[in-house]
Amino acid sequence: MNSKLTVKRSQVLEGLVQSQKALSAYELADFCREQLGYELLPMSVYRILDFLEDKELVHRLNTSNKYIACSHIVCEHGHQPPQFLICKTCFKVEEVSIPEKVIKTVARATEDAGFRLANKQLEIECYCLDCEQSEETLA
Amino acid sequence: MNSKLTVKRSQVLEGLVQSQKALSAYELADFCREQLGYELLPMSVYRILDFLEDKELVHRLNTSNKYIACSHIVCEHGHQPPQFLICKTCFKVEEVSIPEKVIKTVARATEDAGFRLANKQLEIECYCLDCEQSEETLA
DNA sequence: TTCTAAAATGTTATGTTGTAACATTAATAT
DNA sequence: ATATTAATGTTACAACATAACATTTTAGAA
Repeated sequence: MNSKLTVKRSQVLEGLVQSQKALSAYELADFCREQLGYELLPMSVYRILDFLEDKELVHRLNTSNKYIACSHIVCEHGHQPPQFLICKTCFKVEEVSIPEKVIKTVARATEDAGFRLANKQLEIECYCLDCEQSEETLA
Repeated sequence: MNSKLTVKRSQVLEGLVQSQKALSAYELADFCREQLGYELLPMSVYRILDFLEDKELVHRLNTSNKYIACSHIVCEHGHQPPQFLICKTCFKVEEVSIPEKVIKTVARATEDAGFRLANKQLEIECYCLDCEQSEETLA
């Protein structure tokens, strides 16, 4: 009934943390095998990611179908819905907390359109500082 | 050099408009065949959707990998980046224009985190009025 | 008109992603 | 010890997406 953080599950989580970025299930399976020597089939990775997501140890990015380790695994913040800034060029992902006031504003605009916000997890396409610079040198 | 809205491309666009909702490329191929009698292979549909997207006649929803006809095909609005409210339950999609002021607020919060907003196309998970009601009757 | 180049579409094959279904092993409680 | 549930292994397959090349159509130039 109360499920546990088993060895396999720890390995998957460790892989995701080590990778330092958002990975698809297949990419994560590869990373675990190649970098950490953990043999994991994609099927298992999917199942384990579901578990880790449920425990809020990882987040799933809807826009890219990738997973990223929660940046608050260690600290003891009560868990707020995260927002993600995703670099369009290098896919670096930053988990941030956009001020509640901003979210409220979005929620209100949503209600004005006859809907109700279901999820405060926003995923926002951005350029990070590094990539913005290389963009500019191109132009 | 300047590409045209051919018969096939019109058929795909027509299918998407008629369907009244967001469809994947495969779903759209099925819809065109079953409802309109247009024979279209998925490969062609993908290519044509790329074209239509480029011309801003359809939008691609990143969160679901589906396509939806632009709601401004007919009117002559200058084209602003759209925002989408997507019902989590029935997948109804509403293309809205969230007030520029709200977007600006999000953009500013993004910059505070050291990123720059790349895309004003937001996809927001919601409940529409109908589905919200049925949710409530469940609880 | 005829020829040529580019654009559009057809066709086949294959790679990628995600899940269903069932077997096996490990853990837990009675 | 054994029945029950949880976790993982295994295989197969469905769904999604694109690569590569062939053919047809279109548009312009000679």
